[in-house]
Amino acid sequence: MILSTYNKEDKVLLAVDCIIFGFLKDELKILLVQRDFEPEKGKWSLIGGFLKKEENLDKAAIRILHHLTGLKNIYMEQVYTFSKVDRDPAERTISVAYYALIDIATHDEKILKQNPIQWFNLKNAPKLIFDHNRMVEKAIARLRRRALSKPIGFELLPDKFTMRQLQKLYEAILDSKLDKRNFINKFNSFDILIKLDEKDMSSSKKGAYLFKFDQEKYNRKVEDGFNFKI
Amino acid sequence: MILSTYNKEDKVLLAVDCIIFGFLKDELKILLVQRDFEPEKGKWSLIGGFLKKEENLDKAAIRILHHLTGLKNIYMEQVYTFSKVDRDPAERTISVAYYALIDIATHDEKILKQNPIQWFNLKNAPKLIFDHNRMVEKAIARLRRRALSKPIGFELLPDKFTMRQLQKLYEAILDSKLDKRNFINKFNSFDILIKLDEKDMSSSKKGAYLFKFDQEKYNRKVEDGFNFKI
DNA sequence: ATATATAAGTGTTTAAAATACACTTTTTTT
DNA sequence: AAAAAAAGTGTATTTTAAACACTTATATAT
Repeated sequence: MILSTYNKEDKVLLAVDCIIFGFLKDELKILLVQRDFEPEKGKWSLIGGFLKKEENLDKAAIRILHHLTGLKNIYMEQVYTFSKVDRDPAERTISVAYYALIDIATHDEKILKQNPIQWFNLKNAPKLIFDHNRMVEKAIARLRRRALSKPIGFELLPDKFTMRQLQKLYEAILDSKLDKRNFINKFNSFDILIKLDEKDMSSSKKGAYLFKFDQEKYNRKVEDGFNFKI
Repeated sequence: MILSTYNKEDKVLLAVDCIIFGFLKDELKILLVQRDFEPEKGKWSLIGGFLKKEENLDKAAIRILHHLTGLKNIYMEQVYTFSKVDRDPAERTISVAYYALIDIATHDEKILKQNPIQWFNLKNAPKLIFDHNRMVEKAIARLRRRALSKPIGFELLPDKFTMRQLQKLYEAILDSKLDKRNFINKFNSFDILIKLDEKDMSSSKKGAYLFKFDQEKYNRKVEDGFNFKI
């Protein structure tokens, strides 16, 4: 903001691309769309759209996610703005990447009605158009950091979950094995989970107790200076 | 990128605003400019400019910083993109914030010839225009996190510095007192500093040994898996 | 020349946190 | 009744972080 008028400045297209993470059967997943227009028609792409004059970027990200998946009230966070001059061969476009966290188990039907979008395991997702693979890498790095210092993992899990599911989620996010006893001990020391009487019987004969995240207790603890740190 | 043509999409002005940090006399400082055009003429502002069609954002940030300070080869990092609809009352403008780290002691003369820019102590900087204060907050948070995991602090110090200066820098960035012995012990355990025979006599009768950051050694150690962690 | 003032420099002890590690319980299936 | 499969549970060890106080060097004042 140096010039005395903005009139002669270049204007650009501003896109929002969403890296949508999900978690199912011990695997981190990503939601992709098959592009149905040129350039790069038919290739796999992040879900994206353009910022409109009357909305801010957060709103645009929410709108774009909702438009393609039907989902609302989804955790999203801005990651980075990508601006290589020729990143989109059709026209100069700057793109702001947002990541979103979705509990697939709860929302899957809704999503899969929509086409042509599809979940891929993060580890064997296809090559994406433009710089979208770089966007995904940045988003993973951000998700990883965030998961260590905020309880955002719960956004990826159903309301009720077993300790083993929670552990597998963190293993998937951090891409490393964790010790069962140490993990449970640490999480219990936070004292932000509610143990239910209910058991999940789907993964063993014995059954595993279900837990809920106690959002209010967490909020109170944070106010009192509690610092979530895996 | 959902529509079959980009033609009807809104275009916007894309600004870059720079949060320029410096360090002098045990204090973190920020470089501000007095705005010489409307709106908000005469108020203090971050140094900024608009993205041009033929450059990416990193290049724009470098150009804008260089234009107002004459400095090149400065450490910069993108922080966040601000997009509130009415953030600039003159016209819809989205702004990408970058922070920069400057060694004031070495570059000060060059900078201060330029006008009307001025260093302020971070702690008593004036109120800024638009959402620039929020930008500064975000940049400080980022600088703090970064300084804990990367040796970027050296960007703010002269080539040669004393251990006390280094400690005071970290105290300023983290906004907390550190124990002299623990700090030195930890830093020495990293083994990335070169102790010179030279002493700085400006702050005591005894004099304090000067050190240099060993960039090559640091790079080698990082390749071998070393992880800088304050 | 002696005393004083000022910052530099230096290790050890204690506390806290992270890590490593293995057996028992429950229940279904054979 | 035995086998199989996942759930559940506690302690000892190692590593890291934190707390802590005196000696050294030298310029300046007396």
